[in-house]
Amino acid sequence: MPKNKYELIYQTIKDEILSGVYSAGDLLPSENEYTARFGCTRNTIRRALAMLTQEGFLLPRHGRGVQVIWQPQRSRSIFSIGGIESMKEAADRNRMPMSTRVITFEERICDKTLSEKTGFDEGSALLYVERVRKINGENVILDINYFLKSEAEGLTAEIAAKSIYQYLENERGLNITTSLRRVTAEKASRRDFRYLDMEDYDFLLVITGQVFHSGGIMFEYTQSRHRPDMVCFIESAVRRSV
Amino acid sequence: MPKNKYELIYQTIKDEILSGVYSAGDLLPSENEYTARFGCTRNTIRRALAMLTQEGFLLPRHGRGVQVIWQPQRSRSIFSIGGIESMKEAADRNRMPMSTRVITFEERICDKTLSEKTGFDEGSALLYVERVRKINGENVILDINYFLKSEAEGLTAEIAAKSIYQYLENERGLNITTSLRRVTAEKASRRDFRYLDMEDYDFLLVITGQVFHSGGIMFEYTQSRHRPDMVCFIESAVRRSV
DNA sequence: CCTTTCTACTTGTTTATACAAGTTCTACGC
DNA sequence: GCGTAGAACTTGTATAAACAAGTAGAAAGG
Repeated sequence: MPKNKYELIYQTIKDEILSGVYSAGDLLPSENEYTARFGCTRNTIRRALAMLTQEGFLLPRHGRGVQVIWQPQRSRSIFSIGGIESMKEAADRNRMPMSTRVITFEERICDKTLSEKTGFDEGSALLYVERVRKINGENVILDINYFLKSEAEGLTAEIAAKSIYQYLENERGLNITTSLRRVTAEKASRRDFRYLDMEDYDFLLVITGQVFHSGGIMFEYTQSRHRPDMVCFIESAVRRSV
Repeated sequence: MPKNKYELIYQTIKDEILSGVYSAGDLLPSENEYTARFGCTRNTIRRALAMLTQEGFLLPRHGRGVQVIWQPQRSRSIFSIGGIESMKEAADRNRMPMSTRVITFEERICDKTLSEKTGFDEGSALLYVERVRKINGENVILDINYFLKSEAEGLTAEIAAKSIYQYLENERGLNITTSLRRVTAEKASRRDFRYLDMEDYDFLLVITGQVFHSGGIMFEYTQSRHRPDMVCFIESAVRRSV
């Protein structure tokens, strides 16, 4: 339940777009009409619309109105990733049955190499977790996570098999805020072949990220290795005057 | 030259971060200090800070201050793509010598298959352009573009060899606004092998996008096929309460 | 010495208002 | 009929102000 007005408005309009109330090319009601409908000021409406614009749903046009540019996807891929979303949340959203198998769960101390790769300080105690995600009976995602042990205390292999984020947020009260992500394509390693059903692919789409919580420290380094037909990464960009 | 206050403030603070005035973990001056410095209200400051937060430079912490989380990159890749940036702009920014070779420049009529792939209306007259980008003496990027002919009138192969965006924006006055992008990994096609120096790679990182101008219509469908070691796609995400 | 309370900070949300600037269409004058 | 001026919309930028809520440190009390 959103506790802020702008989030409520954002969700309401987003739902209307997704449910097909408007189709691509249509103009949304004007900001003034929305202020009447939601009983708030233009500022709050504009904040909600700005979020939807940022996500690629809308194209505001000075003097004219706000146009919907979202079209239902014709993508071949099942997942589309945007924002910070755990695998489980994405699966739920797409109504895909997903199961998780934990293949490694151990403690590691961050050495120099690992520090350069992950950004954790040398000597930090880390939790190393490897998980395989099975979707529709196929092993298609290999998730590799390093958690800062001090922040993820109490995490067990059993929890990792369900949803780590749910545990961290609900049980431990951690507030996950910001994530920096890098998307690359990589050759499949022996480990990928061993644990994933690679069919005739020999490469992966890899999403690497550093996750910060509201405490301001980086507490997770994560790598999600996807069989290329099962993921696509969608984002929208707004061009800024150069 | 930014004509808006918030853009000026955004640029100023961004430059300060990039030039190392603050390092990762530092707190920025408070919003109130900035209002004094820039002579504007908190709203305007907050707008600039929000943009930097969205781009992954900052982590604001309620009650404490705004923390810089940006660290100079340790990425192995040369390009990092974020926002809408033409290949030429990215190359300039990274001070990489780049040359472009146009291998196809022709008119095409959008048929049903192409319409489903690109999102253009069936029957539209399109300009089809294929270009190879050579960086440091290696052919590493294959760019495939479809432009709506009516919007890109006057485009020639000579212009395509330089910078199409520069032509569209400066000469024709088109205002490029929003882009929806999809990042995938794909097996290299015969065409990729023919035109690119693939070394021992047999797959590519593919960035597919639809670009809108301020006229509100989609005028470009673009596909950038990158040899995987030459690109990485960086973005930041802000988690929204579920 | 330790704990609690209060105060002075910080960022987060929302209202209200004014004007700038782009678009569309109507009404007027010729 | 045609073009121009203008009114009535739209979104974009900026100011001002109030209050909520989280944080840190100083002061007060035991």
